[in-house]
Amino acid sequence: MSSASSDDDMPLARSNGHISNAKISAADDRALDKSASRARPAPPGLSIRNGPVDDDSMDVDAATNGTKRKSRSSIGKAVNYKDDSDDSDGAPLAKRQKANQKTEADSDDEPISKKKNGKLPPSISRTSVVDESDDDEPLGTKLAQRKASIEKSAAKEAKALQAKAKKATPKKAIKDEDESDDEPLAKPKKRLSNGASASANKKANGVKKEEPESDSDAPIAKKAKKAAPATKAKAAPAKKTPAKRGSATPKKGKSEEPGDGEEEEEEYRWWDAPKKEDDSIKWTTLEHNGVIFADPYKPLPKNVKLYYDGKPVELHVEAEEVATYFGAMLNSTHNVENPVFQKNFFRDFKDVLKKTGGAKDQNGNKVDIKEFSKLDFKPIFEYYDAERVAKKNRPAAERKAEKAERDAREAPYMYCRWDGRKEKVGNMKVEPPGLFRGRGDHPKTGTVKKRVMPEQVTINIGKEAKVPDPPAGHKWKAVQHDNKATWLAMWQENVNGNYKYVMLSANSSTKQEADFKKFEKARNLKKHIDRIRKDYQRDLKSDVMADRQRATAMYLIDKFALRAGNEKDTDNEAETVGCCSLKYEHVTLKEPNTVIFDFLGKDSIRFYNEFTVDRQVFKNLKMFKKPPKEDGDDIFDRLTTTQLNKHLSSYMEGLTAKVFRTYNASYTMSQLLQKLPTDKKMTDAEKLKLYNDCNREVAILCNHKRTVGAAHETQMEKLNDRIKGLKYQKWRTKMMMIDVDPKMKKKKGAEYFELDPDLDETWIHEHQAFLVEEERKKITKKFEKENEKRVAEKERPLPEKELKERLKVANELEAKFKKENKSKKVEAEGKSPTVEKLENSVKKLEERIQTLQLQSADREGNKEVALGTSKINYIDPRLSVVFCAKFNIGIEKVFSKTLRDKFKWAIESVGDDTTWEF
DNA sequence: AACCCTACTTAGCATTTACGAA
DNA sequence: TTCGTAAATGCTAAGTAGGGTT
Repeated sequence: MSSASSDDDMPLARSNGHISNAKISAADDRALDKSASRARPAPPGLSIRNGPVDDDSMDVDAATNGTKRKSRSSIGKAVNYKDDSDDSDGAPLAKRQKANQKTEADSDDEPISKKKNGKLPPSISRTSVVDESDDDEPLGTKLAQRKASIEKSAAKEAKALQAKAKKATPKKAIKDEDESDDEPLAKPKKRLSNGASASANKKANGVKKEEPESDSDAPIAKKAKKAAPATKAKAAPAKKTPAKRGSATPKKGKSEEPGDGEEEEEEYRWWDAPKKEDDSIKWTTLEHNGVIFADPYKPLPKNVKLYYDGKPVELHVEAEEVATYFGAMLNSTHNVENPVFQKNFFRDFKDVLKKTGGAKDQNGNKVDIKEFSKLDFKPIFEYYDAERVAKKNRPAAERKAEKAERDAREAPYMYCRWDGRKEKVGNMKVEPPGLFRGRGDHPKTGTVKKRVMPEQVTINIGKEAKVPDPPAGHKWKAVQHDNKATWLAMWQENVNGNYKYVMLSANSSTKQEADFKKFEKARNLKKHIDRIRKDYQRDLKSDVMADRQRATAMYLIDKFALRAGNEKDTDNEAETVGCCSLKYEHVTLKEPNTVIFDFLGKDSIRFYNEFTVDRQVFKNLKMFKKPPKEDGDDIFDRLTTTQLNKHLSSYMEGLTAKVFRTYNASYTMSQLLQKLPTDKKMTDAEKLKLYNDCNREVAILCNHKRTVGAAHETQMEKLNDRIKGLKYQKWRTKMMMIDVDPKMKKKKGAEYFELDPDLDETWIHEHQAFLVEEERKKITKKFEKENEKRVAEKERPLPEKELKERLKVANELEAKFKKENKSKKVEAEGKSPTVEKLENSVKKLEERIQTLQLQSADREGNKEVALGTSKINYIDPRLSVVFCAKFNIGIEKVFSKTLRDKFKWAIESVGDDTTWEF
């Protein structure tokens, strides 16, 4: 082994600290084995738990890496300005970080660390995670267990697919035939296996489109055809409900377009259209009206001022505007109390001040603003806040009128004409100026995001189209006619120099089509996955370090759905990582084969997981961490995402790391859905729960989190109290039966009348008091309201006596409860109560209880898992359509309006066909 | 290979709207 | 009907990924 030092190596992947040897000798491998002979490895793939972390690993580095430009400074420093006091006291903050923060970030809309959720400084996370881990464990473990079986089926399936492919080579015919019937010009270019044709149309825009070649199921319209067979298939275009589906071709003139009549638009069903010759060309004609700019700044009224050192100051309007950016967001303590945010803001604020002649006091004397802490934005905040409240409380009619006016103003920008079709624009508004809110500990958070001027905006539009007029007195930066691009307008933002694009919305044909292709590509991976897996298993032992690293990375991406992990500019962005950019301190190894990942991923969301892995993977990671590597060094020092993706694309055209996430998410979902009990007779709520459970597993796989709101705990309690209340009511109702017919006790058995174990006497007393109180409140409120009305109508208000009289009802209720408690009997309520009626109410109550309990469980499970992201981006929507068909539940229960639009292609192409498979 | 440029998807939180219980 | 909450939508930041250039 010997030559362990790095200098004798070949060119480095990244020159950042320590590098591993290019080659691995057999002795190197053996050495790793020896050191870890004890203990039998657990079977791979089991997630052990989602547990705590201790600080150690994370803040060490500091000293070590001055090496390159990778200032890792922030790692040790952490964001928690607000919390650093606790840091030192080490007090048992114990228990839920969320809660803590809540209290700490007092009243603010979002706790500081929330967002950093994972990202908390280690000192806090240690305490905080403790109890969470318990929660998460079962889910994680379950998921991991299923994973093994899921993978097995994947391999089986892949083999089957390949076998099938061998037998029947030309497969995609179905569609082509069908289509050329319908569509004279359909001349779909056939293409052979991978790669071959790629280069041809590739260069165009660098967009190299993958073109899913899912043979057997390429034509999305296939099923539809089947349903409405042969001939012309001009059946009614499917209406909103997925129930009936049929036509493959849209009916002329019969527009789905609701409303404004003026223009009947025919829906474009791209999935029925012939395949494009060259899909790097996105359009041939494109018309639009440009973008909407932010409203100009409206100066504050004279009496609202920024204060400095206790005194109001005069500002140039430009400086005032910047001050309002800060003032308006005072409620977001999370930002406003962040020292980096303050620092960046203050720097920029001082710049405008300097540029605009500084601040003056009431007498026109210069005020030198040099300390942030002396600035007081409260008056500004209060002004905006009041305005906001006022706006909300305006009469409905007024609000409506305003909305109508706004809509009318925006209407021209809402849609564009894309190849002659009307398509919705996604974000036609240029982002307004403000303060940049970077996530995690972004070094530039708080920086002023400047107003975008037309001079910065480039317009992309068809050659023949009329170029939209820029606002009066302004010009566009440029106008171009690039039909390989899908954007209508673009500008560069000043904070990070990022490009911002105006594009079509998710329900437009281009986006839908792109979405479809994404999922087809992922489905296509099914055919290659077993070979890929076999190969990387083999390469885990390669003696070429680069290959071994690549294989290991592939393993992680495949099994744990890690993101690719492109390199980032560490000086100017928050420090987050993905697979290829994992660092020494993000991976902790526990013999014999447990790996603990702890790092901040996209959006600074924490990824914390303990996994058991193949022994070889464990050994490799150990090797990649071998001294002299230390904190701050890359684990995969001979691997970049580019290399990885290049390798992947050798298996399948267009295959990249991110496809694995789509594939694994959709595949997992499909497996889970298939396992669902088919037993019918479920209520919609129960079906939905099943669906959401599957969805949740996928979300967990993808580590999609959300912050549990300050309110969660309270809401949960409330909900549970409501459930208990209903249970109590149920019990009372049952007792009434005995009152009506004493024989019931015998008939139903004593058990029937037992009190739910959830309820105890103390609680009941409390609850009764609560009910009485509620009743009082209700009565009082009603009384007051009536009086108000009388006053308004110039009548004499009702006397207090009347209120007292009315409150007697509540008193009676109280007395009744007392009596019940004493006698252990409940008098039947209502007029002419019968056992039957009572039984009915019991049934009703039981139903309500069940619904609420489901809801409660669902919500608790979802507490910090965000289902939406995977539903929107990762789970093939056709799976959901099939689920709904199979379980006979409306698609609208699962997809919101926007999602139904976005996934229109899926809904219409699958219809009620339950045989579609991912 | 490293860098920059470009363009597109994915992501969580904020704000608005819809909806269900009272 | 009204109110308060949950769901839907809006917003924009933060990723991935590919190409070109040096």
